[in-house]
Amino acid sequence: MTLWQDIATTLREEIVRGVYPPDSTIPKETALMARHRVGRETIRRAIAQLVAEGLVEPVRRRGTVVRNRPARRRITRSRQVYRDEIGYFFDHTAQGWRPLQTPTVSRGPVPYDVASLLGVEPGAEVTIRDRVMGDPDTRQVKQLATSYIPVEIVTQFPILGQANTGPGGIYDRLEEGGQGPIEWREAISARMPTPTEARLMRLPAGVPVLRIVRLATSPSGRPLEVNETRLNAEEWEVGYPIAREVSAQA
Amino acid sequence: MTLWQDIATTLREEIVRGVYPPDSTIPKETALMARHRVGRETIRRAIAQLVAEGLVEPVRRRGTVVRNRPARRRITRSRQVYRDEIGYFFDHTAQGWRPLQTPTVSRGPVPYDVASLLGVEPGAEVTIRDRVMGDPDTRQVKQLATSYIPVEIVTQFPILGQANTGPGGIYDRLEEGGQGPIEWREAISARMPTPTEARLMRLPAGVPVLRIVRLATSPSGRPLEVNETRLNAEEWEVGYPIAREVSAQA
DNA sequence: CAGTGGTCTAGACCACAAC
DNA sequence: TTGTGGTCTAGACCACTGA
Repeated sequence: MTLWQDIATTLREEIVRGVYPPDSTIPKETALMARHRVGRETIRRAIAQLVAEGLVEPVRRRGTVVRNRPARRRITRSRQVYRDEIGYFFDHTAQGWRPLQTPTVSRGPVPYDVASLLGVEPGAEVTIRDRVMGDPDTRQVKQLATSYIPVEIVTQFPILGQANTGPGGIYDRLEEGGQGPIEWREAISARMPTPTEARLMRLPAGVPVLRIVRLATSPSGRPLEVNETRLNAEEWEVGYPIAREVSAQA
Repeated sequence: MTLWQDIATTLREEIVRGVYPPDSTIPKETALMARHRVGRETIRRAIAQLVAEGLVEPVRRRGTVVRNRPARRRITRSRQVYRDEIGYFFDHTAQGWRPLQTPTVSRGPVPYDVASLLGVEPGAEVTIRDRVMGDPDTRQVKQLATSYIPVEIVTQFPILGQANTGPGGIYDRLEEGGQGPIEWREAISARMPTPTEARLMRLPAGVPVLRIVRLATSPSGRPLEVNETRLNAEEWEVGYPIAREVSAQA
């Protein structure tokens, strides 16, 4: 263990023991330098570790504050798709959210792990639709949603390349064009945010994003779109019920 | 933007553009110092940022390597509970995993966000059961599972405080004791790992853990146990099907 | 065993926000 | 106004590991 790791461990234990409760500050850098008899950068490296863990947050002029993690709110993926006058919603909570900006449409390389879902080569050009969703009153950003659509699909349905795809969005356009009824599959994972995501969603350091990846296919299995939705992982959780149905062997 | 942020942005763009492909190295520190005409610590801070994002990984004697993110493997929470001779399993994949160590049982304060699920005061003493699950052949750790059980439950069912709870585990003991049929509710979120979790699961820096929190209740709604399972979020995703059932209004 | 990244120091100046 | 954390430098030595 190096010096800064020892100091980080000491501070971490004191935080979880409640020596420094949430919303209080840990000792300031000069005090920690004196206590541990080390240079300033050593202290700063220890604190940087705690910041990366999401435990503390430096606030200028106040000190390094112990973060108060709020209880998560639940998003229930109900395995039921809702459609209202705006479009499709995959859970109730998000139904209150609206685009805070006009969706941007661009072309670019498909991310590595989306390529296999879409059935295209890694790095291939696809159409990328970016949406910023949030509370229409407070204008607080709640989730970022990005759609990746193969070029052949956009060639066949040019409106998918437009910012405004009309009522019901791309899914209604695809179904009107004979690709319905669309089937969806979702998976949840997580990763660290890009700096852009962190800025838009006001994510503190050390907070990952929950990542809901949804593949839309035609009944014949043709991949139509991959949607990647990102949420503040400290603020949200995705819930679902478990049916009791014990079997003797899987 | 500060110097180190500019440098981090430049390097990040070069990485995603493919200038430095996965498994290759970015220029070494001395080269970056010369290129950007800054001191070494400035370069190191920029690289530390990319490490925290999970983009690169420093390897001594070789350089700073661009990480190759493997495709995630899917865990399907099938909404169906399986029980075999070992115990209960909530998905197929985990059914092949076994405890790599004897479970440890201790007493300690309940974590903040488990307290409300368990219906106890934040910081109250609970029984904590820790399990390390993994591949029995390679002995690679795949998931960590921690159970939190209120003291009254353990007083009523003392075997829940033992390391070995017998075939079927705590759920069978609770059901034998008249608390069944047990009902479960799950939710998925994510957070940064603790250093202990990172060490056990060999998590590189900048990789969060997927967190599956499961509440077990008796039919009367009495909270019996909260289980927190952690998985490498870069390696795993949790999947489920979506039933097509469009309703006019939610 | 040489070269890479890792740790640590002392010192300087900056920038922000609470008072 | 001022004290806090933020940035940056120059320099020294260490430790691991792959060529």
